[in-house]
Amino acid sequence: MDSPLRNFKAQIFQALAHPTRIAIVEALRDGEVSAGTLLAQLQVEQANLSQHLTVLRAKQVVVSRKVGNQVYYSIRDRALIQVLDLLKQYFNAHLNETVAMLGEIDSQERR
Amino acid sequence: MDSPLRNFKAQIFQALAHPTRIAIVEALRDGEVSAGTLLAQLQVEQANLSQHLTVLRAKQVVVSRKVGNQVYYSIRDRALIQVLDLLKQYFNAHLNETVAMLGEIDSQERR
DNA sequence: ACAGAATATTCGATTGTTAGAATATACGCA
DNA sequence: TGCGTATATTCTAACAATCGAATATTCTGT
Repeated sequence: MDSPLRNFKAQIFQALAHPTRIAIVEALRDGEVSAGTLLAQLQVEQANLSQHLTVLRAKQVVVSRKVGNQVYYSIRDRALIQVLDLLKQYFNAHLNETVAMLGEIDSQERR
Repeated sequence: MDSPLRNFKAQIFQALAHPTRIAIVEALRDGEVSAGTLLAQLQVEQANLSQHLTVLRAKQVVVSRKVGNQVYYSIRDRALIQVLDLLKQYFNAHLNETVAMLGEIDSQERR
């Protein structure tokens, strides 16, 4: 009842289940980018970025390559980009209800 | 720096970030299924299944329809099935390393 | 109106995730 | 060797997710 494939999928989804990590993957869409460049682009603390990168590395969503002082990250498999693109279509297709849903979640957070 | 689309994607990923919920979505692949049937198929407590269904409903991954005493669930948009299929290919493409990764995670859990 | 079936909700304990501050490591250059 | 830069790790506090037990709700049949 507990399939390796299902666990694997859950791991990948969990890896992507944070806006910052999605932003990272999107930033890597067109090829490898150094941690420093990511830091400049995303609005997060250095330690926090590094922690998110650790998650993505652990789940093998990204791959890293060290060049001297810097570490370059890239996406391991473009399939994940396709996944993000699919969700973008999904988002657009259900724009009305989706915005309502995000609003709900947001207003609940504020309580 | 914090885009609604990114938040939306993160929400969807989070909704799918659990093996039981993936099993649910997979069980719904070919059309709607009642909660009771899901309960019979998946090896989980009734309350727990219901909780997972609540998560999937909240994130609008599934949609429910009440018929008398029973509640029928179905997937809101087949795009999510495509996502699961993509990940299956991904899994197969990287089978060796992936199994190693799941093993790692598993053995860490046992400590 | 009542009993039983199907499903959902609430509660409390446990575990996992997140952010930021502080610290550590690794590398390149003088 | 020692300094500065780039990145990672550890720690802690706050918060979110999970599970199972118990309870509640909603419906159907009598």
